[in-house]
Amino acid sequence: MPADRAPTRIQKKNRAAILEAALDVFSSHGFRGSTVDQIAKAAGLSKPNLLYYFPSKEAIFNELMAGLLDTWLDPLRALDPEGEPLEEILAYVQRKLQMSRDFPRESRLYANEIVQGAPRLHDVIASDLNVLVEEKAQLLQGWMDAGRINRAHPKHLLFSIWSLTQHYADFDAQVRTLMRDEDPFDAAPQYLETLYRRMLTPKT
Amino acid sequence: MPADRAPTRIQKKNRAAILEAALDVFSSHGFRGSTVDQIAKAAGLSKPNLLYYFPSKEAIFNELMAGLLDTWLDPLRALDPEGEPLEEILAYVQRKLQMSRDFPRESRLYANEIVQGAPRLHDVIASDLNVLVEEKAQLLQGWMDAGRINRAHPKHLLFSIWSLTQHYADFDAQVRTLMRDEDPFDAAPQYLETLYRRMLTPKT
DNA sequence: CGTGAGTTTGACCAGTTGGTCAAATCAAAG
DNA sequence: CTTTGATTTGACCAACTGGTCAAACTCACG
Repeated sequence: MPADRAPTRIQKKNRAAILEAALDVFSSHGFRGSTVDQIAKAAGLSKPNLLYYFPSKEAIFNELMAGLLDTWLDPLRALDPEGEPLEEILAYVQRKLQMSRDFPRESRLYANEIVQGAPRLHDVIASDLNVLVEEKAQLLQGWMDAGRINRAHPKHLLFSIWSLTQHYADFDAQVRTLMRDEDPFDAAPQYLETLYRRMLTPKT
Repeated sequence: MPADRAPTRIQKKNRAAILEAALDVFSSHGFRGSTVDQIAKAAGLSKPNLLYYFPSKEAIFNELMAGLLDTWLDPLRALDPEGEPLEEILAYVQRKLQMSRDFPRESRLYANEIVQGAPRLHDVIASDLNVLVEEKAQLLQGWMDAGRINRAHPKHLLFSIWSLTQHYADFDAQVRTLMRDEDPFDAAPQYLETLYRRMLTPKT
């Protein structure tokens, strides 16, 4: 295993290649469905060589997940209490949709985990994510109380945003099959903007 | 394997137990992540005994899927061209939400498959589901053209209904963790009704 | 009871998988 | 060029997995 020093050029390159390959493999077969050999081959390494950089399959997975979660929550963190409520929410929806378009593998990796009961993620969800959600739910509730957006259960509102946006990444196979030639991401931004605008624009 | 006659009492009982157990195991670990032994144990049988009733792990999975798909599409089939548009859609949403509450394992089994690229489902989606979706999208479009509901991309409208309702089953682990003691299904029906009512009620 | 079909199981097998290890190869600093 | 640590690999292992099979057991029915 690499010593406890500054990573060499080769270490950097190979660890990055492994994580990239692992994202590909894990996101399309799940943890249990993926083999170390698959990942190694996808990274252009032999299996023992891969295990020279990571102590185990699970270690690769964990590092991938840790890196993912931060990026994943950023759009929600960016929801600005000082902004115009409706525009903030619409912008959040679009950021999230953009992530589904640009990082579908990350979305599916996450989905895979949650669908299977989030065995490896329960702690992070119960702590970090929970704090963030409570905070932002408060913010939304405040906006509603002030009459700046229509009333709706704030947590369910957040769930619906996650659900609607990630659907395009997680159920990509289904969505694309049913849309034939049309690219789902052509009409999705417009559709979601309309949906949330109609739902949340306060009745004058 | 059982002869090609009417199933005996024991055959009925054991095949049912196996399918029930398989639903449990497959839906929480995916196909690849599940072992025949797990299913057998959950069904109260030995592995060879289980394989006396089904020729292979894949056969169990396929029978499960075949049975599932019909039930799964029923709510959409029930969307009635003769009904009042908005009420029809809202009823569909509630039926779908009810299914997420009553059959979360079925939903997760389906989700597991789609997230991983729908390798075993692509054909059904491209044929049966596609036909149904085209038909119902037409219906929705007709309602919009007649001004009976607001305009929105009909396919994206369907996707959003699936996404929002199934989310409560598929992401159950996350939703429940973030809702603490409150049952998500308490507020969900109201939330979704409000959402689609505000979105689709035609501007007078 | 006896008998034949239906049911169950322990033992087994071959292929796969995560992971190890010693030996070989490579890279770079002196 | 040499040396030393970093990198790579072929061979290997033990555990697991899907599936087989012959032998044993159970059950319904005459």
